[in-house]
Amino acid sequence: MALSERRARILAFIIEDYVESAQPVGSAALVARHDLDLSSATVRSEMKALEEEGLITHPHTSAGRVPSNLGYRTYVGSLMGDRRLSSAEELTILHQFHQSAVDLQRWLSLSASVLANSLHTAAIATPPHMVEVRLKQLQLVELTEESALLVVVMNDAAVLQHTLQFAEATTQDQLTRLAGRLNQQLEGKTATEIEARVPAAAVVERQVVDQVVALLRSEEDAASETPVIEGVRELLRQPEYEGDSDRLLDTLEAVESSRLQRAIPARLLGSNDVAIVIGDENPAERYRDMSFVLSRYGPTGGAGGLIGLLGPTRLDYPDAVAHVRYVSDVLTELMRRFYGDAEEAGAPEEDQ
Amino acid sequence: MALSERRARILAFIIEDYVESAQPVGSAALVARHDLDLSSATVRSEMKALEEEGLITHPHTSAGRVPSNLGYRTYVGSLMGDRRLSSAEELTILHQFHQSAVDLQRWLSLSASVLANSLHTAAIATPPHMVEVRLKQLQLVELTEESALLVVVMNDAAVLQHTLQFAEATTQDQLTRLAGRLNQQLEGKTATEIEARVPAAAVVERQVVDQVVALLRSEEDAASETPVIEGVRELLRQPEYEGDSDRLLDTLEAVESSRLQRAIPARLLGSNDVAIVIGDENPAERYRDMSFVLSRYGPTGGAGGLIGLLGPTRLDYPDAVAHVRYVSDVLTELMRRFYGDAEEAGAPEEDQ
DNA sequence: CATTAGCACTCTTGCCCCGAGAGTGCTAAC
DNA sequence: GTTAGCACTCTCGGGGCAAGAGTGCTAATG
Repeated sequence: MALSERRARILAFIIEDYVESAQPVGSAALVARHDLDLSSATVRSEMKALEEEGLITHPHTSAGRVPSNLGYRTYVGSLMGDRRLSSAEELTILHQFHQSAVDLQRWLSLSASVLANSLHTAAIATPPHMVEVRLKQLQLVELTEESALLVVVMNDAAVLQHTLQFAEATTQDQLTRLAGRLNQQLEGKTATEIEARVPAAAVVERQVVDQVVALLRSEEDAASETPVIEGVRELLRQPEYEGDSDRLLDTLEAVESSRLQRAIPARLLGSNDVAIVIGDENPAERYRDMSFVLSRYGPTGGAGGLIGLLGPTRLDYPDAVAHVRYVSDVLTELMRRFYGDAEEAGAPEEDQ
Repeated sequence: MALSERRARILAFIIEDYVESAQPVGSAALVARHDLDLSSATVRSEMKALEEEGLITHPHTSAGRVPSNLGYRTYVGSLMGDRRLSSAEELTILHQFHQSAVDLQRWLSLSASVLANSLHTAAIATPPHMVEVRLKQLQLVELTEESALLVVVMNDAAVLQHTLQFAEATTQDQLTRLAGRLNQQLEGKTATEIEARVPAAAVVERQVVDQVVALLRSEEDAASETPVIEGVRELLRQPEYEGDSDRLLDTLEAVESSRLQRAIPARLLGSNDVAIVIGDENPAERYRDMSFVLSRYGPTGGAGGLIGLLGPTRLDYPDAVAHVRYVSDVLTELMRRFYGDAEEAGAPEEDQ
């Protein structure tokens, strides 16, 4: 199974050429492009061997070779070099972050944009997420006599809001006092802890508390977070979708639906390493011909989320990995700097 | 210019058939489908006349007829019947609203979804917007020793947030007192009124006030509001985009970019009537082959936004108008009911 | 005189066919 | 083991062709 030095080199060349051109690569073209000291015939026999090992395939008899998923996997696992961003590239990226406002939501979009534009494919960023969400502060603002806006700030700095309807008329004054009392009683508590409390007698109070619990729960539920997705158009411009509007729409649907998150392997949630999921390694059928290059971001132990690329399997993996790693590091550093480290809360602003 | 009864009927038939089939309609097919007491030859001569008036065209010599923009305009202006939703249709829609939470943002997505799914095209909804935005309440929550989250509630019930960095360490206690003092001084004021105040001596206070002003201004600026867009996939599935991935991507880009709003005629902002913009009636070149069916929603004089459909010019206009009108009415009614009438604030929750 | 049947004409569409080109796989020679 | 040579296969694009759809004109009709 271990590939000979030469065979491995040829596999790498095939993948790199194919990634660049999106065209099946033939033996003669390969020799010419890389000034190999081999004849095309030799390369052909090596290709045949590679094909027997399942690393590349043939679209049809007289076409060049195309990497298989296994081929990409081998390349990613041991063949590809460790591309690092040049300091110029790093600076260009960093510069954009420094120009942006101190706002995590903005950073997430920016991260996704940077990745999408660099790799010409789609990028995703999920908002940071804590395992244990606690109430930090709540606020009640009168809207009409019988309705009020409940604003809840959580310890991951998310701000959620909800409109409440009351059966009886209430004043801002009453609301302010109620909010003050509840803040004292509930601050720092989780949804479960709040629920364990003796239920309040007053109807209005119970309504508010129930809603606070519901909001905390929805924040705990990672699936409820809508990820930022950028570069869908870049993705669809890739030649794999040329003229095939069905596949295109399917992909679009997959990307639009947040079910996408479920396709992301759970093991990722631990470390900040870059993970690569190629084609059918993904459990979901829908993503059979797509690849993910993902990394967790956020201080270890603190609030964190996922960021990364999604594209056709024909991806420039070294470049993708380098970019995802760098952006993830930048994001982690920014969070640490501006929102405190693991112990002291974790993650900030978030919509919805 | 006034069309004869018969000629008008033929135009309407052509449009209706074309809307349904997306295929140029020929004279024989028209006669057959509508059991006309005319021969195809007669219809042909009528078609010729319609073509001379610029109401329909020919893709090529031996193809059927296709409505021109002018044709659609005439149809919409005087030919099409006044379709009303059946009570069953109304109930189906209403039901969905009643099942949703009392949350305007949710209502907007729901409205757009309902429209998109009913008409099989994309739908847009912009958040409600007041001309004069006033501060209702602000809140400061400590994040780290030197940063805090500013949460601002406005009189249109929008909640905006921003992270602040302080040069010196501050405690939650200090922040709470500052928030209390500022609430007293600034409540009910507009950005301009707040700016007219003597600037505060304390650095932290000035930072907070400046940010409050910035947030009020951004809320006043209608262009900054990101609209909800649903059904892009429905739109792209329309036969006009079949195989033409360039046009598809262009349209997608147009829809994605919020510049779309600028293409919406300003005259709409006054009344709650349904407006129809067909193809090149739209100033922006980009939308030359798209139509908009839009309506303002929200209590007259109060906060309001736009809701409606965007699709190919080949739209079922009667159906579109009926749906947009109904959904807009429902939305207006809900806002009136749950967020008070014009005098008493207007519009609620909003992200970002 | 509006309507209609009939017919020639036009243009698209799908299909087949063919030749060029690219690439393989085998074999025999080095 | 490597390579040159060559036959073979398959795709791709263009030309040609027949079918089909639809028009536009003309002449006949009530």
